[in-house]
Amino acid sequence: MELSPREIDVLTIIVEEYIATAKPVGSRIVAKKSRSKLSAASIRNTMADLADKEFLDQPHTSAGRVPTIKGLRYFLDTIIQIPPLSGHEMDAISGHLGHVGSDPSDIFRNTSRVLSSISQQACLVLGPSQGHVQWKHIDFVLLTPGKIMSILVLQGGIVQNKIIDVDMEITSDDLITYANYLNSHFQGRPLHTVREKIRAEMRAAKQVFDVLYQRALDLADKTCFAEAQREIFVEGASNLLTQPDFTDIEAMRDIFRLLEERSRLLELVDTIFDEHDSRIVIGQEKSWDDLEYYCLVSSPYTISDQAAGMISVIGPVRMNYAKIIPMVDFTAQVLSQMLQSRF
Amino acid sequence: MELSPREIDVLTIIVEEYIATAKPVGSRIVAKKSRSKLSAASIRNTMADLADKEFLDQPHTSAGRVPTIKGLRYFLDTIIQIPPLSGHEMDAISGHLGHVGSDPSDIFRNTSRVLSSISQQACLVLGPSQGHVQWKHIDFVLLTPGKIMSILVLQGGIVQNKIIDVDMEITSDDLITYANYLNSHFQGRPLHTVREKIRAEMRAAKQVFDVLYQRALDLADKTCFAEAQREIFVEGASNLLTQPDFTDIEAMRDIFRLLEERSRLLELVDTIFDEHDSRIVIGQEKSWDDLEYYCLVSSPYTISDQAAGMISVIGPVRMNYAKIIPMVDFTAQVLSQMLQSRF
DNA sequence: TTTTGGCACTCCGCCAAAGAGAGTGCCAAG
DNA sequence: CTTGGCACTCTCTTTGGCGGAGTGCCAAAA
Repeated sequence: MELSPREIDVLTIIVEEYIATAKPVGSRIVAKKSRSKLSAASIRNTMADLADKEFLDQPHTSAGRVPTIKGLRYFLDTIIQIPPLSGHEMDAISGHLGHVGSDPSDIFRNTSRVLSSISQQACLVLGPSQGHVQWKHIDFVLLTPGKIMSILVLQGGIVQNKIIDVDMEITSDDLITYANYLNSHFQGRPLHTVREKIRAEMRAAKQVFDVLYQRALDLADKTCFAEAQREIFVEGASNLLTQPDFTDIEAMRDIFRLLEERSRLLELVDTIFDEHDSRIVIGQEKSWDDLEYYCLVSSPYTISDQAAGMISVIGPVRMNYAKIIPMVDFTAQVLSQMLQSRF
Repeated sequence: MELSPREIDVLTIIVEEYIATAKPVGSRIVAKKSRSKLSAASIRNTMADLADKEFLDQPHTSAGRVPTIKGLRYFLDTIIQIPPLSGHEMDAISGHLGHVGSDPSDIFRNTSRVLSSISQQACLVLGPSQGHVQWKHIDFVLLTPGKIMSILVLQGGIVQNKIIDVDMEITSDDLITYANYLNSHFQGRPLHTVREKIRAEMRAAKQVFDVLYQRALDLADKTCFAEAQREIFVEGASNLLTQPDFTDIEAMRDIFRLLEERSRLLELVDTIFDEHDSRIVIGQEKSWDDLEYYCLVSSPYTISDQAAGMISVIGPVRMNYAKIIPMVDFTAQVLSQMLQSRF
């Protein structure tokens, strides 16, 4: 739908004012803020038009106007202008991101923490999908008879471990043989090709009745396909309690519950990650009841130029997009650079 | 300080009533609940006495009485009677604790989740101190030249990994040699004796100028003493938002911030863990400002009959102790049993 | 000496009424 | 098309009044 320049002007002011104050915006204020020297009465006409088109809403007769989700969406999609971050802000982000040990989990957790603190919202970081990261080393440890711990180290120091129950007798020496075999075959290959290869070789191994290979492949298979527990780092949830407009305790509780429930969170974030151009998602649009009045601003980060994961800021729909969007983007950028040097 | 039987009776009723309703308790109600057939007027006298002794407080003239921290403490220390859990409740706990994979982190996280959900409060579980757990296996992986990942597997499947920077050239084969040496020496020994031995041998190795051993020991040392990041699992924070008496948003924010700040949390929990008989700690008593109106109910769990870690319920001072205390105790007990079979 | 009923007093919470303030919609004049 | 004016609506805050809950104290009863 097309809007006239004047309508755009009015909508912009209302959105910005609403974001700043959380209160309905009246025609007087718009008239004052606008550089077009129109009177409040004229503005009222335009506002009425916008209300007809469902870009604005009125909490009640004789209150000011509030942008609807539709209005907000239009603002975000076609009128918002995102100013660059100040050098100071950029320094703050890259400075804090740098000072951290080299354990991958620490890096992601720290990123989440920094972004949440600088945006004053909650932040969540989706750990890297491991498909295209190189296999470095696998190792098996016999914990007790029948219980094996597998440890898979990927490039950059990502570690995955899993406890596997087996019903046959396997000795420590067997395990070393298996590990050697697997490492010599798979070292340096991206994990997704390793997966394919494992499946292919398992079929082949069945035919040649080679027990050793079969078992080794079986263990590797169980280890490699355990990606289900892809990590997700949530930080800064307490910032949400700072919002002045949290009148609705129910909504608040819903969102805290959501942030605790990793599995559902993963599901949501995955949805967003797959749809490439949905950088900003409003709860209502997706009919996610538990974050009806909340919004996610996301940006993917890369490992070796491939989108590997995502960082998101989560906060009330009424958030300062002009600040937050570039913050998220820049943080993703810095993170990608940091990861570049490690993978 | 000694209280007369009547005072104890009155205090008990006021505490229980206050816990149940969160409202100041008046003399009429106490008179009605008490089985001693005293009139409200007599109760008032006793209440005035208790107020003089600072066991009770009055929000304002002509309101009922509310127990002070001192009163609550007296109640908890000397008059509370803890009923056993019902079989139903016990089944609920042990049932949910059982259904979980065998990864140690999963077990602790799940424990935290179950207890938080059943107590309807936040719960935190301090991971096991690893000193007396057996060394199973160490392994080193060369990530990039100069960057080594060490992986230490302890009994029961506890894994610790750490990235170590070294400034000399080390090959993969060297690392295997180191690992073999270390494993043959330390396998099966409790970690704290390993630590002592490492330090002792490092001194010895210096004297004999044995470079291989020195390096191996150095790596082992860096790995073993990285216990700083002892884990802590927080779950169910959102339950705190359910409390009817959360009027003070500031306090709420404080506590959520605390729950996010692992390092400070660890510090607190450690303090409690060390003082053995402080099962119930009230924020105010320790002058922990950020949980002034909150309370921790804790119980240690054991691995091989040694106190290894602790589980705590955290909630408002006004919590149902008669239910929560046995829940925490029982959960700790079940957890200890579960761990017994794995260590 | 302890217990009790009675009574005056205090303070809170709730409700209704009143008034101020903000903002709209519409109309007629510019 | 724009503007000032005006009546109207709705919310929010203040105010005063009133009932209820509870206390503290006292004098009489046990």
